[in-house]
Amino acid sequence: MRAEATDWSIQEVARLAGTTSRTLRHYDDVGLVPPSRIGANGYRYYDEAALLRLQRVLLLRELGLGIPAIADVIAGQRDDREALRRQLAQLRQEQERLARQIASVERTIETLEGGEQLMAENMFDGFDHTQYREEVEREWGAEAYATSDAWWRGLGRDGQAAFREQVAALNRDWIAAAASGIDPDSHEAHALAERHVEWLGSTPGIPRTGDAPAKEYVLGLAEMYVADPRFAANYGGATGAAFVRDALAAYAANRLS
Amino acid sequence: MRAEATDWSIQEVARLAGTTSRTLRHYDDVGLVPPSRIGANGYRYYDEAALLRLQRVLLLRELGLGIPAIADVIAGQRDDREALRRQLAQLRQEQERLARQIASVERTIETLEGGEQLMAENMFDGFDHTQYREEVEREWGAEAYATSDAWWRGLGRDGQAAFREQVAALNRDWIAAAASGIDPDSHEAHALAERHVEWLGSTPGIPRTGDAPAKEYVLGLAEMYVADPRFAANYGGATGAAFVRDALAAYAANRLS
DNA sequence: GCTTGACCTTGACGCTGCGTCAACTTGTAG
DNA sequence: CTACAAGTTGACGCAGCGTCAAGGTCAAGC
Repeated sequence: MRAEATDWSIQEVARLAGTTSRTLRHYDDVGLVPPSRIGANGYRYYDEAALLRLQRVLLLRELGLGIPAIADVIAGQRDDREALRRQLAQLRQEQERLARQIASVERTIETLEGGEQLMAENMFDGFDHTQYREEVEREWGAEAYATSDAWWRGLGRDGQAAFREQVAALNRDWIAAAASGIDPDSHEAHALAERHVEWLGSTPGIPRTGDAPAKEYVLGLAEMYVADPRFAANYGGATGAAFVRDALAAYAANRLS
Repeated sequence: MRAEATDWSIQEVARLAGTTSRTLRHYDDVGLVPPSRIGANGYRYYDEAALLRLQRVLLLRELGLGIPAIADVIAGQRDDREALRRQLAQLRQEQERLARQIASVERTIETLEGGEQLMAENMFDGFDHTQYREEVEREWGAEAYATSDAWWRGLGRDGQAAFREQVAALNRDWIAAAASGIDPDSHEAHALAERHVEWLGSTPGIPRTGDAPAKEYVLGLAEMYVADPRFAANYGGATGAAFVRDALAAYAANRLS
């Protein structure tokens, strides 16, 4: 462990954080926690900002969120302190859930010792730990939100099908535009980006500046499209995704704040 | 929800326990939580004893144990109350870990607000939640124990290779015996079962009666050999595993307590 | 300089515990 | 009978890494 370190090697971070270098490389590969620099030797080094981001990722991971959802959540949380305060609240809820679970086990023990009958209704209190994942996803992130919440159900079958078709059409148009060789700064690309941002803005729960999706949110999401092959697949692969990212970046620079 | 129910359908249990019928069917398939009865309609029904077992399984699952390890742990814990007390202790440790994690996040927030430098060494306190899995596995279960603990490391490379060869030879002999069509109650099967039980007894940490492995532990393990295809594969498949189970059961009936 | 062991990289296969889906049966109410 | 809810079995597929192979870098010791 280096005294006065301003950054840390992958193994140092893995040890500090109770995780593995494999996990960290994976998180880099998918763009979730990039190292702050790559040394001349090709090694990854992580600075404080990277550690802070990792802390937040590990917390959300522990809540059961998948990687795309975490990316979405983090893209939507612009202020570190505010984000951590929100996560603190969730940890406190988790603490309560655990306390309830402990109480359940205590009751089971007492019931067994008294030779009484178990009460099925309350022997699993505190056992459901998926609620926080769903809650976090619901609160942040257009894409997760669109598929998991009352708003989605409220669309009804026809509305859902229309939404899906809107997304599919947008994706097809992005793929075609990327294949046509136009510039990400062109008028056509601009129009597609506008459609994309409008689509994002049509779902509740995403960060906004005024009526429009927040610039940083859009930019962060665009980066994820490239870094995670699952997103990139929507746009025909890495090249297409890079085109979408560049077009969105150009659009955001001019039209979002 | 049926009043005065003495058993519950799969969906009722899934809802009570905050899990899914898929999970419950899976646990049945691998022999971890069998239903207490199958109705004339082919439906699974679970009584109190099954719910109690499920409670314990879900707790261990939440600690991060895999299914084979959980089976091993549960096979080794003969007294429900004692087992739950042990699990209560682990939940309390988890509670402490969570409190430490919360303190870490609080420190991070304070540090960011004070504009100070983050201390890498303690910003991840409480983040490592694998320790309980390893501890539980270490404490119970011959098979997990044999591969993950100081005892295993203490064998040295040669000792480990010999142990592995002993297991492989035993498995080969079981497969051959099953294929030869001998009776699980025969003298030959008896000798193999004796070798198997001696092998189990040669590893530390398994439940014992006197010097010998405890009967219930052996019987429980034998059932798992059949129920989980991963175990069964050691014995040439389901038929071979059933033979091993029957031979162990016959041996245990006569020679273990 | 060479050796050795720790640490790092990329690439890639594989695993576990279900999620999801299809096809079908059972139960119940209208 | 119909429709819907609840259940079955069978089977494919997935996410997030774990593991391994092959190779390079670093640093200490001889």
